[in-house]
Amino acid sequence: MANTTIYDVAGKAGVSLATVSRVMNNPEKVNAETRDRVLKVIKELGYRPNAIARGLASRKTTTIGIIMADISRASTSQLLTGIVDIAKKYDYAVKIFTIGENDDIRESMRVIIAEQVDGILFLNDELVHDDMDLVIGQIQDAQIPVVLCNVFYDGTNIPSVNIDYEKATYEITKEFISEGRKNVYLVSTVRRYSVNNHKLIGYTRAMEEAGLEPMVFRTSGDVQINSLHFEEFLKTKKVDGVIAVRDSIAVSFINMAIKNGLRVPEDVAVVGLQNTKYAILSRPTLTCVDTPVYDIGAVSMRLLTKYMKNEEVSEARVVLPYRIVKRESK
Amino acid sequence: MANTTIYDVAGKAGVSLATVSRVMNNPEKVNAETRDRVLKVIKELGYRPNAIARGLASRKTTTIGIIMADISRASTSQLLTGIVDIAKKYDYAVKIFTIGENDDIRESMRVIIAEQVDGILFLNDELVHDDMDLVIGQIQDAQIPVVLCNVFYDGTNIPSVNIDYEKATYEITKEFISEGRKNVYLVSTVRRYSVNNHKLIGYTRAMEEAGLEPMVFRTSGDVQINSLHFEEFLKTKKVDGVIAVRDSIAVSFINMAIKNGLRVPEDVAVVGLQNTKYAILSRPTLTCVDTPVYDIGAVSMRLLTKYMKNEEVSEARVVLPYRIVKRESK
DNA sequence: CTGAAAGCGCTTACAG
DNA sequence: CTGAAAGCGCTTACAG
Repeated sequence: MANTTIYDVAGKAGVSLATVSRVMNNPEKVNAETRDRVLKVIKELGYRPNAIARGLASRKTTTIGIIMADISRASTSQLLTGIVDIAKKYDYAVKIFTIGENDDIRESMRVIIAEQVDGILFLNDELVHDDMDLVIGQIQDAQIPVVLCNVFYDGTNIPSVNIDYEKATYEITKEFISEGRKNVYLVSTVRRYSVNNHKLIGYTRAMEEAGLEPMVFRTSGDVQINSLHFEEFLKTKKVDGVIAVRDSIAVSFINMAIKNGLRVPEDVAVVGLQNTKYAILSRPTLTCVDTPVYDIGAVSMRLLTKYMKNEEVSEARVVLPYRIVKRESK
Repeated sequence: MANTTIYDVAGKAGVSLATVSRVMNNPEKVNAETRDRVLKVIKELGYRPNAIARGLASRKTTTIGIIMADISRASTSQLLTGIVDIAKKYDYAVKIFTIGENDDIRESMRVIIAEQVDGILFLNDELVHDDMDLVIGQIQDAQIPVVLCNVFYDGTNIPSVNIDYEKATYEITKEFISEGRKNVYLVSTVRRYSVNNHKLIGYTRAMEEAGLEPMVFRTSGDVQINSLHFEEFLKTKKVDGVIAVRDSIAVSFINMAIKNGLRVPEDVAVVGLQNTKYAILSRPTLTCVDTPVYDIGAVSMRLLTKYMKNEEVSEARVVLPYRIVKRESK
């Protein structure tokens, strides 16, 4: 069965293809009687306009592009879920693109721009500042609306949706300190992410305000690797508090601490900065700063629709609230 | 900066647009000298053909569509990663679509087909048989190549990539039995997935062959909910073995068993049927049947490229090997 | 309110 | 080997 085209509908309804097009795009411009007739044929034939042809003719593809580094991370898939839910609600199709470590950024962006998406959600949190400049520059040259989604970039005033990770980490660090804990570590990743950098800043500020030395331990996101790091770490360092940038890192630390005879939270209290499913599957369960990643995705997508439709935007840089979820590990 | 078009390149290189097009699509058909001149201009201008226009003219969008139920599940994001990695290698763009519980299937499929993808990877494992018939029927009517990816469907001979979950579960169940365990439960989900159904069949066969009564406990995928179920379960049932269709369910069970004073694996041995990151973050670590979901995604995508390019396919239904990963929980 | 026509940016037979 | 022209399936001023 060949796909039915606008010509088939026009023929069967006894009108021109222009009228069929109007029925779909500007129904108020066509006589009610004609409209109903056309609508009936559309239904009968199960007609849906070819999205590619429509995209070429109208210069609107009703498709957005998502640019990310790695799909498999838990936070990314949460972001994705939020984005796709809202995209669907607004009838946008979603194309996904990855920019990996070894990719040529300029070329990758050219590929993406050639895809003619109406807007871009940028989720890649692993680029250095110069690369971000390049990316944003190319997107702006192509005049494509863009929203940064859980990514910090202090260049020009690019729309973004984030959480105040700095404040969140500052606050939770102060909690540790007020409990009298003296050796509170921030456990972060070896790879530098803009988001984790903000966590570092908040942590450092709280420690310094309390006259304590900030102590950062960087490890791998890979559990096999970081558990070995932690084993070594526990042998050599005094620690009574850990704030981990990722929940999986926190859980890995808890497991190793307990294997080494420490009690959690009595000897060492642990907090994760995400609140993913890992937190509930930990034993003891993991106290978290809940950073609502699904919401970041959903709000980003909603914000992007406004830019794509040239609607008024009251706030280009959205900061979503977080909350602390008390469980057993602190 | 307006996007540069094929006309810009043609003008600057002093050739017709047809020649530019040939340089990109059939370079062997153009004189080496001309070709180099055009290539140089393309590079200078950073030209990339408009994917939409190309899609309309050639009837090939070099885009595939992924249809799934829910992005956020760990197995789905692994599948996605495998797919996207290979799609990128073969220069295919990727569009993602979800079909949720409340969506009209026929209409959802029409939307997807209207997007003019060159091929479809079908990941939605939650449809009943009649709905699958509908979906497959529409895809075939539209003559779009499709590969089922971690989904079982026993209709016509649709290409698919799977694991022999039935055999894997059969085998692991026999292991429990040979250890002398008498009360081995299969813990599955309340929602019916084709994949989990195969696990059920394998489990049941092994139990029956050993003259044991198959015992299935169905619970929620939500950890908050299933931990309560497990608490109740442990009060009322005798159990010395658990095979869980998902790792997170296995871990949740382990936690509850230990809280109830049971030793794992001495009193109750536990196995997960995925081998995700949860398995390593569990304490004790979780023994698993490793079902290589990333590979399913990658192989599916590779297979789909063959269909899209009309290449010879030796095996339409691929079954990938699994292996058992021994850890502490059994 | 409706239709004829141009055009979106490409690809691809068809001539030469 | 190269160019002129038709066409992919739509949208959208422009007339009427």
